[in-house]
Amino acid sequence: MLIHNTLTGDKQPLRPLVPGTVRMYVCGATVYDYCHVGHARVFVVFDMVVRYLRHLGLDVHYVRNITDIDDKIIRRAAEHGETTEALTQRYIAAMHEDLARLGVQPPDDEPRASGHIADIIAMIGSLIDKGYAYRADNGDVYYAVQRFEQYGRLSHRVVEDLRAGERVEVNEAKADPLDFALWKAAKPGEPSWPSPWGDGRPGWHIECSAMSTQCLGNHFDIHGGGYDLIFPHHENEIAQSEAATGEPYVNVWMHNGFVRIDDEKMSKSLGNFFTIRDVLARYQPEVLRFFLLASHYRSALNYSDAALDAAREALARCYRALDRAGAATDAAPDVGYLARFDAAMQDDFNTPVAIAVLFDLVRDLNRTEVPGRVDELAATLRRLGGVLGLLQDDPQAFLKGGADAGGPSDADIEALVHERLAARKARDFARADAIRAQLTEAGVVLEDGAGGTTWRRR
RNA sequence: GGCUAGGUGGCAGAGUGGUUAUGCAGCGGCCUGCAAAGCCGUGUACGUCGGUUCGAUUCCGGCCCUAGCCUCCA
Repeated sequence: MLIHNTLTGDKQPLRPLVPGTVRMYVCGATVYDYCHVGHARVFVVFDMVVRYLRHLGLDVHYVRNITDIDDKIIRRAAEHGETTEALTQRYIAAMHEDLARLGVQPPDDEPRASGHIADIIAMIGSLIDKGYAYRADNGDVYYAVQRFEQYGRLSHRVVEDLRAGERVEVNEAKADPLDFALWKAAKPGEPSWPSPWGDGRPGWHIECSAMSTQCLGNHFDIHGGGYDLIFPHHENEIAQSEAATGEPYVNVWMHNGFVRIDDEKMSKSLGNFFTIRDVLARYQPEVLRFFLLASHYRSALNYSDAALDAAREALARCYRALDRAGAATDAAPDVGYLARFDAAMQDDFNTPVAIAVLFDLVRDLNRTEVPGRVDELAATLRRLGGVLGLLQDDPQAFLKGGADAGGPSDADIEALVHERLAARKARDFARADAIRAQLTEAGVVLEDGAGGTTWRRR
């Protein structure tokens, strides 16, 4: 199993610290709004990673945190005139709902920053004791970046270059502009916790160091997140954790590429985002999941209706093949396809190639007439799709499940199909074609097969 | 300006030093009352200029272009 490691810039074999076990931490969302498609990519990508590692027989301990203390949360709660708890509760529930629909399995642990204040305070205390952090005049506690020699290693940055950058904020309290806050002194009306340095709240970076260490230990196997977290978030996590524990922090850093719209990063600040809910109002959840896995996790991905439409068509092709094959059986899978699928996945989770294998399988299945072989290929398709969290739906349910809610009901469609059937029997093709045209107009496709007429939504 | 990715056929998206990616769309054929689906067939694709090589889309160098990070961000 080869994985691309951001730290080294190349693919390397996965060598778990404890053989047979993989400990993995992924930065989840800051919950002050609904999740957008960019968040969906992180969740789906690492869900795929966990599923595949488990498919390999590894025992995965997967931790994905929730950031529920943050400037934006505080500001948003104030705007809404509600407590930060009420706000975060609501968006956490919404996130769980969205992720369940996308087939994202829950992590083994889902720690929240607010539940780990004691761990955070302990880690900050340890950093101060070891001379890596200091309390400033304004009551904040900062990390002294120049004390950590390896700083910049993950993001390929040189401290001097960073310091020369014009965009580093000027903050009188900091000894060095690059220093970052571990603990922020309480401001009136904001949530705060007592600490040896006075009432306050944790900075964002220390939350992840404390939670990951608490859940997985000082040194673990994989840490993931979006590309934009490499600097400063993950760089800071390394500085904090390695300074505090004196041990290496993470072996493999994995970062997924962005979702873009019109070649621009999708983000809250640019305002060019679609929430998961926006998309699921128009497309089936599996279509979004397929779209996200149809390109490699590290590459950029352009979001568009055309791309989602293509994803739906591609998925429909798979389901049609399964539908034709009939009820699922527990036939033994084809070892040739399993091997090709594994070869793709073991090369840094190459899902586009793995999916291409699935399509070769689909063609093979469509061509095959020997019943035993049909069962075998259909079982293989189900099984491999399942590893990616795809193709587990009932084929008819997927094919009849349409994008638009406003179209004719199933009963209306059935009635028209029956009427057309009668017209065809009477060889009144003009009438039959008129009904078909009407349904086509409404987004319903008819297929006259040997076993009768079936329909699906497009 | 510094750093990091990347530029592949109509679109999406893999990959490779010489031989079919795959999907969607298109075209021709089989099938069909006609369609749809399926199957079969079908595309002088690899930003640009040089270099290495018997041979480069694939390796090396220059250039052009795009995106991201350098500030909160998945």
